[in-house]
Amino acid sequence: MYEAITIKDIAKALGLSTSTVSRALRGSHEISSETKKMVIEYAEQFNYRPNPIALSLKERRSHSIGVVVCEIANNFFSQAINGIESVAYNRGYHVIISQSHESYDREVVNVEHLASRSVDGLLVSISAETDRFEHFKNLHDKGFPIVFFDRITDGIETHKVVADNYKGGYDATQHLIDAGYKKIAHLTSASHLSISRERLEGYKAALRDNNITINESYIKNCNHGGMIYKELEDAVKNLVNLKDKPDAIFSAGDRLTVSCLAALKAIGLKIPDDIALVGFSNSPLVELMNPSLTSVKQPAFEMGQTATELLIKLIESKRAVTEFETIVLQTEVIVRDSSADKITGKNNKSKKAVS
Amino acid sequence: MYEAITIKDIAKALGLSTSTVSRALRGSHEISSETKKMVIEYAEQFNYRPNPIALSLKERRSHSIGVVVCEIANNFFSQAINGIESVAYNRGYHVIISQSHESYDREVVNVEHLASRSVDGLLVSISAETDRFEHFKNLHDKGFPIVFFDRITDGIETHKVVADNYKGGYDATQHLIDAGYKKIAHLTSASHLSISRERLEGYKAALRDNNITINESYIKNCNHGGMIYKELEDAVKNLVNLKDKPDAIFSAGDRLTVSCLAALKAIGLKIPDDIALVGFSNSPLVELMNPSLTSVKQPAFEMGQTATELLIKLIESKRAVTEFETIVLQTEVIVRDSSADKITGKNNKSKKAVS
DNA sequence: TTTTTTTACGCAATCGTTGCCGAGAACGAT
DNA sequence: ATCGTTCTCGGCAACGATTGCGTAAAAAAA
Repeated sequence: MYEAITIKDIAKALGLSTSTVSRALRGSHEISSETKKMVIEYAEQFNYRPNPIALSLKERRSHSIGVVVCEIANNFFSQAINGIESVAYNRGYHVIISQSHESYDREVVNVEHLASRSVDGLLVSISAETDRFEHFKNLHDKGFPIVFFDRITDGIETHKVVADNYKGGYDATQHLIDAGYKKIAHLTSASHLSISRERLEGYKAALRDNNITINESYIKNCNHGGMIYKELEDAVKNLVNLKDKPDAIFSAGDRLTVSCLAALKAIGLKIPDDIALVGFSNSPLVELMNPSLTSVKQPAFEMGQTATELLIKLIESKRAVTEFETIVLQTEVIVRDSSADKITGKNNKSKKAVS
Repeated sequence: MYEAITIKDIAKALGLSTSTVSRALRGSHEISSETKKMVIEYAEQFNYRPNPIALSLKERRSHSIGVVVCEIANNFFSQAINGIESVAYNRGYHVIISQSHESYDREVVNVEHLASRSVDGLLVSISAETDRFEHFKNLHDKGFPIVFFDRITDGIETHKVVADNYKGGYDATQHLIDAGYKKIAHLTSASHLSISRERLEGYKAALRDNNITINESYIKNCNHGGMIYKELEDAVKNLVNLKDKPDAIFSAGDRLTVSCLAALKAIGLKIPDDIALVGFSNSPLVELMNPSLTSVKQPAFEMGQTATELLIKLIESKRAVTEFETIVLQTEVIVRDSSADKITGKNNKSKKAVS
């Protein structure tokens, strides 16, 4: 089938040894300029490309990095991947993407598959189901480069890149309070995820700072991050059936937010008249929704870029790295109609809260 | 840094030769059961994994397939990739994704990068800018396995998987006609793309079958497939500023449809009262839009699966394949509010047109 | 002319794995 | 006792590219 030209073919055709050809191609000074010219011209004519697999074997690195996210059909992650790709390609790395679909088992399999497949490093956002980290720890302890982004764990000491989830949660909640809402529920993902914890803390802090009592029955976890619609639907129904019904929901995730809107509409509630909604989302489509959704936007592209730069720094470092950093990027609340002022019914976009 | 255990390490530790270890691990009959047992136990204890790069070099294949699409932040493609992944994974192949961002140059670079990077085959949906195909032809002529999906070209004889774009275009247009619209405009991508051509033909056929004259000024091409908002905005403005303004738009692409909705809203038109809208889209979010969008949905996941199965068949075929097939999958029109009946103002979802 | 230096290239090992060939031992058949 | 067979296993080569080392021939220095 498909056969590429090798250094051997060139050597044979030109009556040289492979080492001479190799050195000529790399422009070594110990090859005469005539020979060099001859080799280079022949190589160009036959479109010679060094076999990257042979190089990988020799250099013990594959110039590729693995990405493990829950799903690419999520604007936050596809934007982050664009950031990853932009840096990786410029630095000569390939990107291999795999999806955990929020499943612990698939995450483990993917991580082991990628590592044994000799990627030089891993970029990971932990799945919603994952609450053990041996599969990362094993690799990390052996010196395998890993950088976590978005969803991280304290259990492993390495570079991390996150959004300021605390502030995002705080700002979103404060915005709802400013718009006149007091009974604010919080719909979030698995409680052990870093993003859930931090956004929840921001939410609670904003309530406290405004002397609003925290109502634990207003806080709902969806352990599958919205991958199972029924789980989310139950949580939403549970909220709107409470005796003391909330007048607003702050949801902490792209999929969660959109599904929540769908569930509220299915129930027949008017937004924001019956219940307001603010969510984390990176989809440009929330602008076009009915109503348009107030959302906390994360710098996904930058997060991907930063994480990739850190990973490549780890990979290319000569000695083992022991000093790790955690980079925090800022979020932005974009005010739209789903959280219009409870009294005036208007949203004040000029008051766009930038955190 | 990170060092994995090799067959040599096992051989040394056990006082055997590498070939014996290799055979023991593969369960060869010519190794005594005691030796086998010893080797296998040692390998398991130290978590031996064959080095896939060495295997690739030896077997002259990488067990990975390359995917070239315009962008993954598009539901059609992320769903297709899920389909690709599901099949590839089960068959022991890795998936390497790259994005052309609708640019011809980036597509060429990606294709060459992937091919030289020794992927065993390529799954391609052509970029909107691409109107030359040498970069595929060169590879294909050398026997390199390529399968096209969604956006294909007649220029290259290989397996292809597409949606029934003609029927999708026909059904969407017929649906608008049935709902009482007569002045139907068509917003589409670059005219040389197969999907544009086929959807346009379906559109024209439906008009003809209903004795509606085709108005060429109602047909607008966006050569960048909606990647450049200005281009699309100009096309929409041009349409609504026509003397004989259209009363409906049929748009032929995910990004085009959503941007069109945004543009119409920005202009201040009411949908469907001022102008109706039907588009191709695979986003579940169009259900939640204002208004909810009638859309033609493609079997993206199945398309990815089918294309991958065909590609793996090509890759694993012993002799050169000369018989190629083109598989056509069916589309589905999902009726929502953006194309509500012109007279009654209601959408008749029960009349859900299934093509 | 002889010695030293420089130039220009080849040999062989290496990365991890497997295929092929052959060696040595044990065993039964003649 | 001799031969052929079977069972186990080791050695070598190869996949494609790079690289340290060695060396022949040419050039320069003595």
